Amino acid sequence: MVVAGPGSIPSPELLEEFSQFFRLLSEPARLQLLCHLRQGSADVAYLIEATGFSQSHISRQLSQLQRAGLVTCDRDGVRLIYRADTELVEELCNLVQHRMKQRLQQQLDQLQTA
Amino acid sequence: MVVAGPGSIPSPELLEEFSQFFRLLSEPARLQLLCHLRQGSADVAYLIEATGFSQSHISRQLSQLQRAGLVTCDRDGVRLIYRADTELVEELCNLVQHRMKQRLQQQLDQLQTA
DNA sequence: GGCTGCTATGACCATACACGCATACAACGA
DNA sequence: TCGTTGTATGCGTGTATGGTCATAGCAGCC
Repeated sequence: MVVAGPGSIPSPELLEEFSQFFRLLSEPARLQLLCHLRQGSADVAYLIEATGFSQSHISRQLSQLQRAGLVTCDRDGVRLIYRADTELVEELCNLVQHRMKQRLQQQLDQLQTA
Repeated sequence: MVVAGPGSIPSPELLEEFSQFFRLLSEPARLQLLCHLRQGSADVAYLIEATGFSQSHISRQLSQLQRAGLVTCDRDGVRLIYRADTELVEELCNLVQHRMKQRLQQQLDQLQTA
């Protein structure tokens, strides 16, 4: 039973793509890396230092972010300097944060009037 | 080594909240439910029929979405009629979709010029 | 070529969670 | 109150993946 008409559901493939993208952002470690890179380029040594994660872990997470195009890197000799393409992430987080605030405010109001 | 200044990294708690939210959208099943509900209210029977998932699974997913405020429900006798608060999800998906298009277009251009 | 420092990857473990089955629980009607 | 119908939940299983360690690959320097 649906009140409004059927309309169109995205194809399973598209749903899968969307969910894969959001899955990238569903891990605090990756969000943290993106946050660090938001402040400017950084090499892996810095990210290890800043996050406390192991080198292999960071390497894997960065490669995932890179495949999705959220991060790019340039070589500097043997080093890799990573840079985040954070415009999108920024906007997404702003939307979510705005929503979180709204919900907290609502809950607050409910408590006030109760 | 960071090129730009340090700035501020969100607290672990905030990172956790963000990632939890994105995790909700990182599952095709939940996105699918949201898509169906986007077209209007629906009861569980319809969602079972439309998605092919088991009743217990749908119940669980809906309760997760409900905790996050992405979905609400009203009783109609024993039935529960679910409704999605999809404005946010809509915007998020639009951003991601826009980005996907951009990237595909870039890849296409690279192939053209090669 | 051999050495050194940085990054990627294979093997592995622990954990989280999607998903179904069975069942308990809640709401309505006779 | 009892049966019926619809929803939530405990339990089990399989799979995906976060995270580490060890190691392989690779770019530069002697």
